[in-house]
Formats: sequence, structure tokens, C-alpha cells
Amino acid sequence: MPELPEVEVTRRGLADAIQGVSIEGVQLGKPLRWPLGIAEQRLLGQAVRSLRRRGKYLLMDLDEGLLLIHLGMSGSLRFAPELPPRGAHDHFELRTSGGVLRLHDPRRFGAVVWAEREDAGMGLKLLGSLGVEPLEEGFTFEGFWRGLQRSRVAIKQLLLSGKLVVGVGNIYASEVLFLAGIAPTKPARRVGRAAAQRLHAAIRQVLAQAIAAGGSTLRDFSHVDGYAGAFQEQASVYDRAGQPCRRCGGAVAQIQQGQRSTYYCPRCQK
DNA sequence: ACGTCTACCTGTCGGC
DNA sequence: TGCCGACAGGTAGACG
Repeated sequence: MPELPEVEVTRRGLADAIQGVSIEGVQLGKPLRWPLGIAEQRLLGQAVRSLRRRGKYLLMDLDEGLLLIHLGMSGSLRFAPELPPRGAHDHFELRTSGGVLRLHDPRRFGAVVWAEREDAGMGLKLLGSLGVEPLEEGFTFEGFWRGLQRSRVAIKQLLLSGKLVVGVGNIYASEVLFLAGIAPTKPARRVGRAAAQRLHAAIRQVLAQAIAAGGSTLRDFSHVDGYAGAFQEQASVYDRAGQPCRRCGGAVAQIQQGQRSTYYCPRCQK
């Protein structure tokens, strides 16, 4: 579920409501990817100051330190005055003065980790080597171009790695390469300047559009999968193996790259 | 430093 | 209907 757009949509949906609430209780379910890293007691009484995002991590600033929240493959967050009784896959919960924040994550690849600061200790470990934010000023074409030229890996895998630019997950990697007309297997350093410009623009465009679409379908957080459904109806190639390319009519191909599925149109992407 | 692979976990779906 | 393998939106950490 969560690539950058979903995480950002989640952030926007929660930020205003959660700002200023104070933590009154902490409930843990089964272990997530890492331990919380702080005694639960120390969170009690702390106020939530803001909710930010870095890559696919949510950063919840507290009076002391911050919580890094990652949704992994299957995580979703809800925040409401009251929630139904906790289920088998609800593995983290904060009871606050303004409602209950709950992480639902069946596969438990997600994480909630406390860090004293975002640029030290666990914060640095998790956030320190992330690439630039695709929707911020720092994502310049020249920087992107230099990054492409430094890498010999297939362009799809470079995008997915998050080392150059964060937030492009497995769905959007296929989608942006289709939009830019670049074969996913092409070594990054072999992508030409004009194609790189198309790709740079496609990344911004696709992610921004997805956020806008997610914002409209996920606004009330009652149907958690609303966004994924909406996006996949308009996907150009993702999960469309064998179906006609929307541009040329040829069959969409599916291959494996680094144990992940990639979809593309062999005729439109060179 | 770079590229590749493994591991973590549960649910779902297609084929037999 | 039931079982079984393949696969799923991520990424740190280990290894060569």
C-alpha cells in the first residue's frame, strides 16, 4: 500500500488533528521491525508538536525526541476520537487527549521507533542515507543527472533504491519509466540527457498526481484501500502484464528485477 | 563504495 | 472444497 503518495496523504490527513494532543497511553501488539527503543512510560504526558514526512517515514515530533513511523508493505494509520476494539493486526496504539492513533500492519514490516533527534542515533541510521525529496526544491535536474551517471545499475533499480530520490516504490518506478519512455533495464548511466529530463519531470508529475488523487479518495480514512484502487484503475503498465499498452496497443511485458516485478511496454520504452 | 541478495511476516489468489 | 506454492506497495543488513 504505502509508497510516498500514500504516506503523504496519511500525513496530511492526520497532521492537523494530532498536533497538540498529549499522549496518555501506549499499547504494543506483536513486535514490529524494531523495538520502540524507549520505555513506554517516558512517552506519557508528552505532546505531539508536528507530523512531518521524510521519504516514506513519518516523523512525529514530541516534546522530547520524535517517533519515526514506517508503514512497511502493509501498514496503515488511523486517528479518531474512538476506534473499534483492537484486532489481531493492530500492533501500535497511542491513546491521546484528542483520540486514538492506531497502526494496523498485518505483515509487520512497519516500524515505530523513538529517536532523540532525527540526525543522530537511530534517526541518523534510518534517515541519514535517504535521497532527495522528489517534490522539493532540492530535486534538481542537474543533481538527478549527475546521480544517474554515477550508477551502473538498471534505472528501475536505482529509482527503487531511494539513494538518489526517495519515494518511488515498485508501482511508481514502472509508471514513471513508462511515462518517460525508458526501458527499465537500461543502465542508469546510459540514459540520455533528454530521456533523463523526461524522467525527472515524470517523477514529479506522477507523485504529485497520486497525492492529489489519494487526497480525494482517502480524505475520511474510512476506506483505507480507496486510493490503491483508484490508482490502479489508471495505471499505465503496473499489474497489466499481457494487456494492451495504452499508447501503442502492444502487450505489456512483465520481468523480474532484483526479485521485484517490473512492468513495461517493450515498444514504447527504449 | 558499490551491487546483489536475504530476511523479516501474513494474507490472498490461481492451479491442481 | 482444500492444499500448496507464488506473490504482494519496503528496506536494513550482510556479503562479495
